[in-house]
Amino acid sequence: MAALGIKDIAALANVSPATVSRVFSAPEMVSKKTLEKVQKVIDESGYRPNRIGASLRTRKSGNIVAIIPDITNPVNAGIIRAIEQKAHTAGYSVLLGDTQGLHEREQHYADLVTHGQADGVLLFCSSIPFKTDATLNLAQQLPPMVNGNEKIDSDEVVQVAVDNVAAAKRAVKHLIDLGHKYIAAVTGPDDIASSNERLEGYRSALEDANIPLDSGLCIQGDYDVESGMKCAGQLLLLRQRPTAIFCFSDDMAIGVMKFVQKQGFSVPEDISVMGFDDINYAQLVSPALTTVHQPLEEIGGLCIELLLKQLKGEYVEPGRRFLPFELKVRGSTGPAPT
Amino acid sequence: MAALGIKDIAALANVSPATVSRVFSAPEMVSKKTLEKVQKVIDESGYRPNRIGASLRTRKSGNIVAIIPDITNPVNAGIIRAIEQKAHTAGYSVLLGDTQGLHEREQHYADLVTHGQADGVLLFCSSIPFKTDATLNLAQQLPPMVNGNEKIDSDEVVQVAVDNVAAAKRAVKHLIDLGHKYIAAVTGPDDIASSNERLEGYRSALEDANIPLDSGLCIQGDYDVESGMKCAGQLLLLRQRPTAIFCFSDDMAIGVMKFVQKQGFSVPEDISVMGFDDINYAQLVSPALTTVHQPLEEIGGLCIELLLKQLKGEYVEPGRRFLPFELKVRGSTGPAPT
DNA sequence: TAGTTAAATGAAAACGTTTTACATGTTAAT
DNA sequence: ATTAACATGTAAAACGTTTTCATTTAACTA
Repeated sequence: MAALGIKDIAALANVSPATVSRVFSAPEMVSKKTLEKVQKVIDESGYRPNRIGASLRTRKSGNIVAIIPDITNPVNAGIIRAIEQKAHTAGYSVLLGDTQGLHEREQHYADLVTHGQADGVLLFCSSIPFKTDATLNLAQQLPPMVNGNEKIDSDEVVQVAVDNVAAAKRAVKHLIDLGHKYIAAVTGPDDIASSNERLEGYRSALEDANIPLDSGLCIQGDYDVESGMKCAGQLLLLRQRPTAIFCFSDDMAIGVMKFVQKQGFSVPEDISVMGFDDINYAQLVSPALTTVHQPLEEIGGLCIELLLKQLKGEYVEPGRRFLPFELKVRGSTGPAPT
Repeated sequence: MAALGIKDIAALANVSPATVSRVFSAPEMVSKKTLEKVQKVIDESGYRPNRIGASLRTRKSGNIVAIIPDITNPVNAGIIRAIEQKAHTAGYSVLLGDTQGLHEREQHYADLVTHGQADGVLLFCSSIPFKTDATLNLAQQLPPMVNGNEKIDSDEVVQVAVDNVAAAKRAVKHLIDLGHKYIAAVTGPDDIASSNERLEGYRSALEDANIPLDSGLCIQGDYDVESGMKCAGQLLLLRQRPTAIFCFSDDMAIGVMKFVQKQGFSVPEDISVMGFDDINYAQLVSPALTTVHQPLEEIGGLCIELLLKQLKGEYVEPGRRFLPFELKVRGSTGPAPT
C-alpha cells in the first residue's frame, strides 16, 4: 500500500532513478557499494516496483492469456495447470479466459493482447478470434500465439495436439479386434475440429475393416456426462443395437455407461464402452474405462514452451506438432457378444 | 499490431486526445457531431486503446488474482469458473495463481497486487501471503481481498465458506444414525483450516452420541484419490475395523471405496463410505457416493461479488459468511453391519 | 603525472493514457 | 447588444518505469 516510487527510493539513496532501476534489472552494471546502499533503502522502505509503469515503457505486460472453453473440464484443467507452472517459472502470469464456448468471449479475451494487457495467446478453440485481413499474410497479423488441442484451419499457425484421427482410429480398431461390428460413435459438437477429426478416424477404421458406415450409429453429443446419457438413450432405442459405443470424451463415456447399466445392461458383457481423454476418474468408475490417453502435461507444456519462444523473439515453425496418445485398455471393453 | 496511439487518432479526427478519450469513457460529454467523426476514424483505423497506458494513469489494472491450491481439483475449478464469469461481466480479468500448496507461490501471486498488476485478491488458502506489521491494524494493510473456502485466523478479513464444523458434524451424525459406532475419519493436511474444522465437527458429533474418540481411527490424507487408497489400507489393518469411513474430500472417498472394494469388501454392506464436496463424479462412481454438497457456484459468486464491492470502494463488513451445505445421501452409506 | 580508457552514474525523454483546469464558442436571457 | 450560463473542446501535467546518451568517476598505462 506504500506509495513510494522509484524516484523516492532514488532520493533516499542519493542516486538517480536510473541506478535504482538498474539495481533490479542489471545489477552487474552498478558498483558493489551503491548496490548495497540502494538495496538497503529498498529493503527498509519495502519498495515494490510498479509493473504497470515498467510495462508501459517496455511494451511488455508479462501476461499471457489462455483461452479455453471450460476450466471445469478435467482435460482443460490439466493443461492449464501445466501451463501455469511453466509460465510462472518463466516470469509470466496467466490470464484465464473461460469462454463457455462463446465466440463473443473468445473475442473479448483475444482483445487483451491487442490492448496490450497480454503478450501472447494460448488458444484452445477452433477459430481465430482476431479480425484479420484475408488479403494479407496471416502470420503477420497475428500476435504470438499457439493453438492447442483443437485445429485451426490454417497452416500458418503453430499448433499442438494429439493426432485425433489416428487416435480415434486406433480406438475403434481395438473394438473391431474384439469382434464388434455394430460400433456406435458419440461425437462432440460439429463445429469442433477435434470431434470432426475423431469422426474421421472412426470412419477410416470401419472402412479398413470393411464394415459399412451406418449413420444411425453416429450420435452427436457435447462432450459432457449428461449428453452421454442422452445419447445412450437414443442408441438403445435402435432396432439393431450397437455392441460397442465409442465416445469422443470420457465424460460422455461415463454417462453412457451409467445409463446403459441403469437400463440393466452389463458393461462390457452386453455392450462395450470406450472413452477418449483418460481423465483421472476414468479408472475410478466401474468397470474402469477403456480410453485413449492424452498427455495433458506435455500438451500444456509444449504449448507454453512454443509461446515463450515466440515471446523471446525466436522464430517458431508454424504447423502442427503431434504428441503421442496411448490406448488404455481397461474393463469397459470386451469381446462382442455372440 | 497497429501502433496507433490516441494522439494519432486525435490528429486524424482533428480533435484533441482528451476528446478521443472521452469518446470511450464519457461519450455523453461530447457532441453528437464530433462523436461520430471520432468514431469513424476509430473504426477505420482499427485503433485499440492501450490499457497499460490507461492503467498507469488510473492506477487500476482491471485484473484480480485468484490464488488457489490446485485448479485440477474439481472443487476449485468450479469456484474459479463462477468467479471468472462474474469478473468478466464486471470488466475484470482474472489472473490464475495455482500454488500447488506452495507458500512461495502464494507470495509470488500476492505480489501481483503490491506490484500494481492486480487490484484485488481472492484467496483460497489458509494464510495471508502479505508481509504485515503485527503492531498495526491488519485491515489497513491489506489490499481488497476475500478469503474463500479456507479460514484465515483473523476477524478482520472478509471470508466466505461453508460451515465446515456443522457440515462435518451433520455428515457424521448421518453415519451415527445408521448405527455406526466405529467411524473413521480421513482428514486433510493439518495445516489446512477446512480440514481442522471438519475434524472438529467429527469430534463433536461423536461426543454428542457418547461415542469415545479413538485417535487410531483418524488418519491424515491430503485430499486426493491416492491418499484415500493409502489411508484405507491403514484402516483395514486395524484390529477393530471401522464400519464407516468419513473422508474429508470426495476424491479421498473415491479412493477409499476403490481400495476397500478391491480388498473384497462391499460398500455399503460391509463398510459405509462418505465424502465431502459433492463433485460431479461423486454420483458416477458405484455405488454413488454419499457426501456433503458444497455450493461452488455460490461460493465463487459471493467471493467475487464481495471483492467487486471493495474495488468499487464500498465498505464490506469483515468476518465470515456461511453458505448452506446439503447432505446428499446416496448409495455408499448404509446401516452398520450387525 | 598526465593521458587514456573503462566503468559507473545521471539527466531527460519516452511509453499511452486520463483528467484537471482552462479557453473557446454557442445559446439564452435580459 | 450585453452578459451570463453552458456546452464543447484543448493544453498540459501526471502516472512509474526504462533506456539512450552524455557525463562523471575510477582505474590503468606509459
